[in-house]
Amino acid sequence: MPAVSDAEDTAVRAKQIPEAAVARLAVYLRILSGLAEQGATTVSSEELSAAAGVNSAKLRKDLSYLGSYGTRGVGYEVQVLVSQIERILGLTRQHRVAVVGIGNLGHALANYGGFPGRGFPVEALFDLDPDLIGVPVGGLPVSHMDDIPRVCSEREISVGIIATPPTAAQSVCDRLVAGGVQCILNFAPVVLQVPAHVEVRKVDLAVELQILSFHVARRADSAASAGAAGENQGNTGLPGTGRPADNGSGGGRNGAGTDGGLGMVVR
Amino acid sequence: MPAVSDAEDTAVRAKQIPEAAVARLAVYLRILSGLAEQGATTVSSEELSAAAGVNSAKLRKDLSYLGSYGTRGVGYEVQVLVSQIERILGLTRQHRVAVVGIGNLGHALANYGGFPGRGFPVEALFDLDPDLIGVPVGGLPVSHMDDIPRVCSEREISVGIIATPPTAAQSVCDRLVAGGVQCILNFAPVVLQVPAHVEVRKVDLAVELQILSFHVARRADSAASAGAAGENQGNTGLPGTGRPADNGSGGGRNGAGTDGGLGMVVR
DNA sequence: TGATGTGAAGGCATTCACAGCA
DNA sequence: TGCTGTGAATGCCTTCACATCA
Repeated sequence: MPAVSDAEDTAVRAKQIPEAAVARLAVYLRILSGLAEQGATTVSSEELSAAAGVNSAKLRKDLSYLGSYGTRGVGYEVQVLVSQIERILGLTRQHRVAVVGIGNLGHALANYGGFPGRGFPVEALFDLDPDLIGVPVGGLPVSHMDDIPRVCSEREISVGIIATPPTAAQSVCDRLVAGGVQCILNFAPVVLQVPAHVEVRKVDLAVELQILSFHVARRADSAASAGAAGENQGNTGLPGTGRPADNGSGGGRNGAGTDGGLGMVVR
Repeated sequence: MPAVSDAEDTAVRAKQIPEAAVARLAVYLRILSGLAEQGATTVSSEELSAAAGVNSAKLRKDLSYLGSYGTRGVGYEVQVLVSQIERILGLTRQHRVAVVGIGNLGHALANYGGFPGRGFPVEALFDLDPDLIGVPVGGLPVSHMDDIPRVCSEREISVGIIATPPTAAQSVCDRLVAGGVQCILNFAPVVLQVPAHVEVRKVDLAVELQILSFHVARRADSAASAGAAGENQGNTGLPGTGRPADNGSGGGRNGAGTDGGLGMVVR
């Protein structure tokens, strides 16, 4: 059997990597970059996993999806891991980013100007506000939302970040898609409708807070019922549950509905 | 057997709700609030699930963790569901919030002034910058970070949001914990060390973008190997994978390492 | 010897399919 | 009849434990 091509190899591996592992690989990558800057050349699974807040078995399994790049008895070469993770995550190409909705959040994103590990240069900004059009933010002038399709297409934008109020989100999304954008990061609390070839991820602060609230409430409740009336019926209190456990951050597509969210333009 | 108390009941149920379901409940809650505002009194699992972007079986299972509050052949009463979800998520109490790091992101959070569904009033702001101390942001004056423990304790803050640069995050976290904060929402790309009774969730934009990048790369790669050289060896290309599928947003604790992240103070 | 890499086992979460009830 | 509620089945992810190899 002939050796598979590089593209095929990457594709085959990538297919099999669990979604959850992908998220962690991105985390490992940041840590590894840090280690590299500090001059480290090798790491053990133990060290790396500790820094990432996972156990070492999980880390090794995650890395094994990349291939076998470690040395038994020694550890991993930092540079090798960095390259391999970047390859799998597709960070070898540039992903030009557009930010839509230049409120406070949009400002933060625009000023950021390229995300860690690079590969995500911000190359277009959009808003509705006439006072904002043309004004440079983070060195880049703001364009009007009506121009999203044209500008995105011209500048070959592949990632769109929606930081608008929820009511505007779907229409912004449609225009981004029309402009050829392939990925959308959505801060508006709305479920976006997109064609099959477009990938969406959502960040919802209200949901995050509510999840935290749940855990606190649960703890308070079980403490209450454990410590309260003597009628312990065996399945409640539980001794100190110990660590909060490695919570997979919730996610998936999200809620249409009431206004509100971080996307609003605050001025 | 005697009827269990309300607190016990909530505690017992809460224990059993899968983490993933909790995240979705928060989403349903937002949609339901929207429906309520529009005057709807009942919903079917079909409608609600469509709005939330999940299938109806999952929705029904999620709601069943609350108890049986639907009417067969009819659907759910919107108000009832709202109350029940709020109860389970612990949204009946107020969770006072402190925001640390008043950069762009911090501004956005501060101006938000209370998150959807309420229950999360922002009651303290902190930064290091002398020019910012005392300046009101969103109607609330900024305090110095050194005062975090005292102020948080005085104002009975239970939720801390870290929007600082990564280097400051752990020390901020320690002070929040000292101030009695129980939950932390961390925007800095660092793994925080906290005592067992403190709950942490992390939001990492760089990771989100990299996950998107992965999916695009994967698609491009498999397209390449499917359409390219004739040597199709049977397990690569795959016909159009169809929908991006309901991606559980990645998460868990995260990466220490290089500087960078959204937390920086941009001025 | 010491750390990686990985089958196998176990635990959650999702999906299915239908019983149960208004 | 129609929609909820839920056991059972399936599939995914994590954890364990040890074979493997520098």
